[in-house]
Amino acid sequence: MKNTRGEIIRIADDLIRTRGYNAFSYTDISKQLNIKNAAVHYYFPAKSDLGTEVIRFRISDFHQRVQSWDTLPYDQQLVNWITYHQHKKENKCVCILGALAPVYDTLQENMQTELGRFSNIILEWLIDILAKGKQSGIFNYKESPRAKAYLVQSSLLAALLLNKVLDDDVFQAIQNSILMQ
Amino acid sequence: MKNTRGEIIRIADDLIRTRGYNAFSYTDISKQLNIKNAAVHYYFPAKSDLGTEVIRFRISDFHQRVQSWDTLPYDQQLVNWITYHQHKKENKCVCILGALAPVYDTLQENMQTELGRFSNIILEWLIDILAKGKQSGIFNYKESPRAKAYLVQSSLLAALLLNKVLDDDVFQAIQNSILMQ
DNA sequence: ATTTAAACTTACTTACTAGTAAATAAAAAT
DNA sequence: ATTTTTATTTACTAGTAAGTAAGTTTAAAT
Repeated sequence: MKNTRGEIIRIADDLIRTRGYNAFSYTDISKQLNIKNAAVHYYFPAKSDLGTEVIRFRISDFHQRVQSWDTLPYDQQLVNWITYHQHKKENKCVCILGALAPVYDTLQENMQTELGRFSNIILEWLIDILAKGKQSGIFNYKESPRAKAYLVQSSLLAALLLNKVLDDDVFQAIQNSILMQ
Repeated sequence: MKNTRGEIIRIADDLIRTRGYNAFSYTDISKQLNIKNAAVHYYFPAKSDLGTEVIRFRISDFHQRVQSWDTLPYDQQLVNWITYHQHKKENKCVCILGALAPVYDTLQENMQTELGRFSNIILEWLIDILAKGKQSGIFNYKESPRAKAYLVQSSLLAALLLNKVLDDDVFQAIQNSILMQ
């Protein structure tokens, strides 16, 4: 019992995050699955349908992930979020937001909308744990929770990007800065 | 007396930063200049030749820019660097590093090399003014100058990316965080 | 004035891309 | 067993991409 649809999404997700949305084709996917490119169109008629579904996959993966952390202390949840990005760093791949944001203007409206949704979902979650953690005294940053959330997410996103270009361990340094206070 | 070569670089730079490297073609450029696409190939036989030249253009622009600041106090130089990114934000475009890093693996070796060079040039400059500014007591951040430089550059780069996706003013919040301490 | 070089255009080629229509195979439902 | 639905292939189309070879115009040098 195979799950071609799921596999297509998984491969597309990987291609988008390693090579970018405008640098992969349906043939790249079909070759990996030993099917014909028309079979990919059967599941996702247009490339933007596939792109949209990849983002939705990332959204539901995110929900599942943070839900499994919701009994942990706020600082541990933040550490987990950082560690999750570190795994990506080790594979030299970026998050879907870092991959798609630069080509935002070339994306179909449905993909743009879904990407905006995803960014908001991540940031609202971050703001929430940063605010609660500050109230409970675990965090003692100076900015507003929202500003801190922007800083954290920006740093993580860009650390993965710089990691591709530079030899240095940008990620380690940024991780320390985020957690320092 | 026209400067077709220079115009091509200028337009390519703009297209890369607004739409991405893999989403523009020589025809996009030739149309804007009312010439044929083969004329663009005359100056830059391969797309990667043009890409490389765009990065070199950005490197020399950077050198010129920071050189014109080098008598200013270190904190003012940092503010100028932030303000320079803010102009990009207003045009909803990203820096060349933010545009190319996600598709790094799809780039020709000459572009990869030049992009690595540019990243190092920026970071070395940032590390320098952050270190000197700390010594002279203008800055009082806790991390190493290198770690702080990574944080600053990451934040600026990603703020421009998030600015495309979100309606909120990510840039303003991040700017405050960077300068806060 | 004529040669030479630079800056193009014309006219292609090859390769790939997204996407579709129609036929076929496999699986599930009746 | 046969119909129906799902999954897939075959065989395309139309469009665009990068890149090239050969010719033409324009400008500069001699």
